[in-house]
Amino acid sequence: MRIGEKPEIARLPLFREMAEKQRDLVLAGSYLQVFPPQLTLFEAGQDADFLHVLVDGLVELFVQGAGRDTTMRIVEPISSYILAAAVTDMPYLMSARTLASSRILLVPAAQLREAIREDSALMHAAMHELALGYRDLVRALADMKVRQSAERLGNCLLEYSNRRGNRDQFELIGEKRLLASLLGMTPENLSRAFGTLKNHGVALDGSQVTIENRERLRLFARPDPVPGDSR
Amino acid sequence: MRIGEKPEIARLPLFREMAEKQRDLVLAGSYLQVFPPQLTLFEAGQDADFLHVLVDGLVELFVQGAGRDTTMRIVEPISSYILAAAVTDMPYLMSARTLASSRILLVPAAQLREAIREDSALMHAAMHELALGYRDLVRALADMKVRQSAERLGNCLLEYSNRRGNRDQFELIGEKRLLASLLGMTPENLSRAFGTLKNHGVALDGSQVTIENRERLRLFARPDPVPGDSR
DNA sequence: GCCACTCCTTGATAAACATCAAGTCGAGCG
DNA sequence: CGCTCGACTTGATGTTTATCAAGGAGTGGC
Repeated sequence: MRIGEKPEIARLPLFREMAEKQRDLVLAGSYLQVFPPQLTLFEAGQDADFLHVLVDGLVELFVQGAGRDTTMRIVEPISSYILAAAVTDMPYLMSARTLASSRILLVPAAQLREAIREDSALMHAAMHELALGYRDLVRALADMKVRQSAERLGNCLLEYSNRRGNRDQFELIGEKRLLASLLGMTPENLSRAFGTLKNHGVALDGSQVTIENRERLRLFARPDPVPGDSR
Repeated sequence: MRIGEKPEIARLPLFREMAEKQRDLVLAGSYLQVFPPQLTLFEAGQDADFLHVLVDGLVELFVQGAGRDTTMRIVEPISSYILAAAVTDMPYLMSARTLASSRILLVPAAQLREAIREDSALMHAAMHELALGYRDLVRALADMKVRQSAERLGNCLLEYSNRRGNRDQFELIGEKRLLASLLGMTPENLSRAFGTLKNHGVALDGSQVTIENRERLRLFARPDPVPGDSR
């Protein structure tokens, strides 16, 4: 891999605390590759040969079940994904595809597992990352079970805003149908959900979202009382 | 804690591989307590002071969001729960209540975290446990998003059967409304879902489920192609 | 044995959501 | 500039699910 990428990758929560020697060893065995948009990186059921680190671009994790696809996560740089499959040496549960031209670091899973055994700080970071991911999923599943679509969208927008320092205006990432799939609804219903949120303090112009009245939105969306991890 | 419990607890995946001395230390600092049925053990938002290990009885993990409750997991003995909150030192995301009179081992979370730092095998086990839990949740979330209620029930029954050595007949644990909440539907719709499954190889008598035609059920429920972890 | 209670089931109705079918808008291209 | 194309929106309709209401079946208490 190019030396220029190393500082950013070394700063990732997953790799930050580990011994530098171990990190260099792991990264030396990894490949930094560029993939075109709309390329399937791997499919559910395949052996998890690599941990992925998205350095640049955009990646979608999805599962194809019961006829249709549903997106499970939108990965933005810089972050790793499919850690759970990599550390357990089990097949991928999700498939992945690039949404934009992407630079991805491929860390051989076997080598990662060995480094985890050797380096206690790395193992601790992996454990922590998995625990945070677990909590995200608990939240997402509960959301899916108890809230209806417009509420889910409202919470999602509040969370997006939160991630960007509570800005009141921001751009949606990717196409709207992607967001619809992430939220477990059809693109048609996403449109309608934005329609209902108009009456609750949210304005939409293209992919530009403006939270005009945060209190009103919170009242409608009833966000989780336990705050998120906001990584 | 009573010495009689130790062998079973020591055999748990989470504690199995760690150094015996460390394990004794951790267990010595833990409390084994008996709780009556229908008692709230903790609520979402509280600090995660303890890792719980259900030794005997039945526990429900649930979240109360947007007016109604939804059960996230039914814990059967012997297994630990809320590991993610305990290792990250973050507030509980879920609440817990006993469904039956239960014996529960309360492991102080601070002590657990210290043991994890000291004992690499324990840390590895915790990481593994979290990764498996993560994968379970990925599956559950995808299930919730792409399948409709009768299909979800079908898959759930196939999984229950799977956990009991692919027996064709088994008892449902707990009340049906609990299962309904776990599957994200109302008790009324669970009844109707069992009704539809009658035409797809499933018979129900009280809480006794019989899979009369597994192939037919699989055809209807379209189970996940990637098999579960079947712990 | 009878009553009260809870759980479960069944049916009728309403709400939420998906699907189908146009139609609008804007980007890219000849 | 006009064309095509795809993404998005909007409306009409159908399916799925929740809600409301009532009735049955089993259990425990008296």
